[in-house]
Amino acid sequence: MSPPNPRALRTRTALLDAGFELLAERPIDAIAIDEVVARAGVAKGSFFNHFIDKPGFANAIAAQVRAALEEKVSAANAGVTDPVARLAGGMRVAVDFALTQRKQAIVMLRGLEMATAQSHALNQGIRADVKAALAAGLARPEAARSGVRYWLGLCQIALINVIERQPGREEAADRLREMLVLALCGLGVPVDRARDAADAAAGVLREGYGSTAAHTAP
Amino acid sequence: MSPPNPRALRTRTALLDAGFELLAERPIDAIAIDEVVARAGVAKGSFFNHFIDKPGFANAIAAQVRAALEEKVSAANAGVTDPVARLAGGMRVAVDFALTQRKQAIVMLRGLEMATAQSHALNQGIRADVKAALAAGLARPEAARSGVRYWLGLCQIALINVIERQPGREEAADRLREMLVLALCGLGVPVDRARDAADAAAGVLREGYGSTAAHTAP
DNA sequence: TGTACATCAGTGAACGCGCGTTCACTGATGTAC
DNA sequence: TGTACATCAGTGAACGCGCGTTCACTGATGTAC
Repeated sequence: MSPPNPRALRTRTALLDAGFELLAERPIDAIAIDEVVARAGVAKGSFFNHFIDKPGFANAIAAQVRAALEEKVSAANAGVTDPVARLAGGMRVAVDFALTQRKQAIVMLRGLEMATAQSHALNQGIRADVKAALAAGLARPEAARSGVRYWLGLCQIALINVIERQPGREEAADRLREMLVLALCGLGVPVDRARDAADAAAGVLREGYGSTAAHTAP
Repeated sequence: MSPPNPRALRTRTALLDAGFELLAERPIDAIAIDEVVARAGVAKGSFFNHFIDKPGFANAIAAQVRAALEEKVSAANAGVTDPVARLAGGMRVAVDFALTQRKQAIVMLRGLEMATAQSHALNQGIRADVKAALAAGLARPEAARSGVRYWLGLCQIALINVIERQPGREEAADRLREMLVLALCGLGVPVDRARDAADAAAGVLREGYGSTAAHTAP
């Protein structure tokens, strides 16, 4: 709201960080505000200086995490024009996110808003890429209406998979490669080209490019 | 536990039914036991005659719903041997479930245990079908390890999609057809055969075969 | 079939505590002159 | 730079109620003879 008074910003951040850590462990309803403020090292009353109520708090955290992922995806795809590479890159980023920012990925999935309406930005990107693939003759007609849903579902399952079993980078890269081959072939990408794109994405994931060693807080 | 005394069974059922209806509206933490017993027309104390605690109650409902879907799937696939038809049939049943037993589908998704570990029975079935498809040369090698995950993700998104937007039978059948074409082609089924199987499944869904007009309770 | 007794399920009032929210007060930060 | 005042954030005790769980009692069902 108001221009960020540094003291206020510190406690606000402390509260968000604490809430984030707790949300990575259990759903919001199982978290007491007492726990949040204790972890943040702040008085209970301060909580309501910064957030109208508990749901408001949860939303603020969710928004933060969503923004983090969106930024990663668009950064990774900046400058890439080939739609097949962009789609593969998006899924790779999702898997990398789950791998290196585990807690954020968990929190993101809690507000399962991801499902179909992966709130706008990411959804839009995928839509554009599918369209481009169609225009380039790299997708079958069925993808025109159902391609985005199809792709979102697969990104989601790839993400969940990394979170549940906790594979190392190697194994995660193998699985990503396979999933991408199936996923791209389903869209209508010729199998050779699908394998190339999958190999490339898996390779990047294996390297771990610039993935910072996951500071715990967002 | 004990052989089902008819009076006891009546109140137990009333409680489960009431809980089910409420769970279709909001998550378990947002439901008070007072609401459940009020809706069931039963004294609060009776609740604890039948269930150890609130989580126990939620589990009982979840188990009931899961069983309902499992039964539907295995009934639909009984006698079908072609793995492609079986896979398509499974997804069709899931969509039909969401269409005609909306509340049950919602409750099922709430306990998102579906995700990767679609608790056993269904998972097993898909695993066997993918294996059979591989053996018949109808799936690409990448499907050996990743095929089940791939298929589960797509079934899930198909289900969620029907729940969120609430399409009519016609539209749902169209979407199912498209999703199946993409999904089967991804697995490695030749495109013609995939289209045939998708058409067949969509046709069955369109007819609505024996889908009972959804009694609200499970 | 009828009576006596044991078991089992239903009842709702009472308990108590966890937890979200409020509020009066204190201390810090920022602004005016 | 220093002092006076206003605003803004932090504090933690207090409130109160919603809700899960318990319990002593009542009524129904089942069993023995």
